[in-house]
Amino acid sequence: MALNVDLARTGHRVTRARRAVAELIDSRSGHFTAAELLDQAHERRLKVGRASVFRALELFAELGALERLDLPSGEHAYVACEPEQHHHHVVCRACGRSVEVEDSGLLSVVSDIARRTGYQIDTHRLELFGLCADCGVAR
Amino acid sequence: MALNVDLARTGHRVTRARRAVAELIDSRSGHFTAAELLDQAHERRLKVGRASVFRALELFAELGALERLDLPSGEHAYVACEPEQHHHHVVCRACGRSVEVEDSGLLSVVSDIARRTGYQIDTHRLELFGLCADCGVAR
DNA sequence: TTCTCAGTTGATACTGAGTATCATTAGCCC
DNA sequence: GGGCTAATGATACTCAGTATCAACTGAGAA
Repeated sequence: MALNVDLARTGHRVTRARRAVAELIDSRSGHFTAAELLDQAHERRLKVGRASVFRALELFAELGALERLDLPSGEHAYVACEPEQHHHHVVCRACGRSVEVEDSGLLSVVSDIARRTGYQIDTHRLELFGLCADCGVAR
Repeated sequence: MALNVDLARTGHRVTRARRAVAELIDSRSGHFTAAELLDQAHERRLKVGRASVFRALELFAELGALERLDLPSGEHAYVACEPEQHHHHVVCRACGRSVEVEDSGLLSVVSDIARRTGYQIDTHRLELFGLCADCGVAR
């Protein structure tokens, strides 16, 4: 599977269900919801139980190969990503494609906020939505 | 109602249900979920229908007096806030209290990301989680 | 004050996401 | 191949949020 996840190394079994979910994810370019994945699995007549799809998504997210997004609509979605470092996603609201960006100047913004508010900040989440270069031109 | 929302001015009726929801929100200091509000309404024996609570939350969010948060757990929550300007929330994961922060250096980070990725970014959401000064000390 | 009517309510039923259960299956290591 | 145990998947369930719609009520007009 191209999805960047090494199950064996992390002590998880490589099963049919997990392989199927990873393949479905690989075949997509943008973000996707669990429902979309389930539909797609059904179309392709893959034998994967509903619960197993949710379990695989949860596992992949835990291993950092997938990140969970909250779309502005309130829906939960996922994007495949590199597990190594902390980063954020820029999501195209037209085609759904997303790009990873590293933290760039954000860390100093966060520590500035920590200093000003007295909070000890341990998690942050930045999500950016807009139009990618292609969709922006096409309008 | 102390909640910063002027229904009359925006052409909405001031109804019993909306007043009740606003009062429930005023009585809380931190963020809250719709479910918590519903429970609280029930405890206080307020006559507010389930649907009306959701509708009031939606309306207040639309008017900017409330902001919707996505907690790291995946739950949807709300915080009361000042409707005037764009801002972000720093949420304490122990007591739930939240503080608003203005955009500070974030705008330049966002435009930097836009330049580097070629995306035309029109929405962003920054959520910060950690421990507030009190809860940080108490540990 | 009363009238009027559109905006709003709330009871109910529904949808759809995600989870718990548990007997069965199948990876993985020996 | 055998055995242990993680994982599966069918099913049923919970719970958030929404659609429906008859009944109600807030607010301006008379």
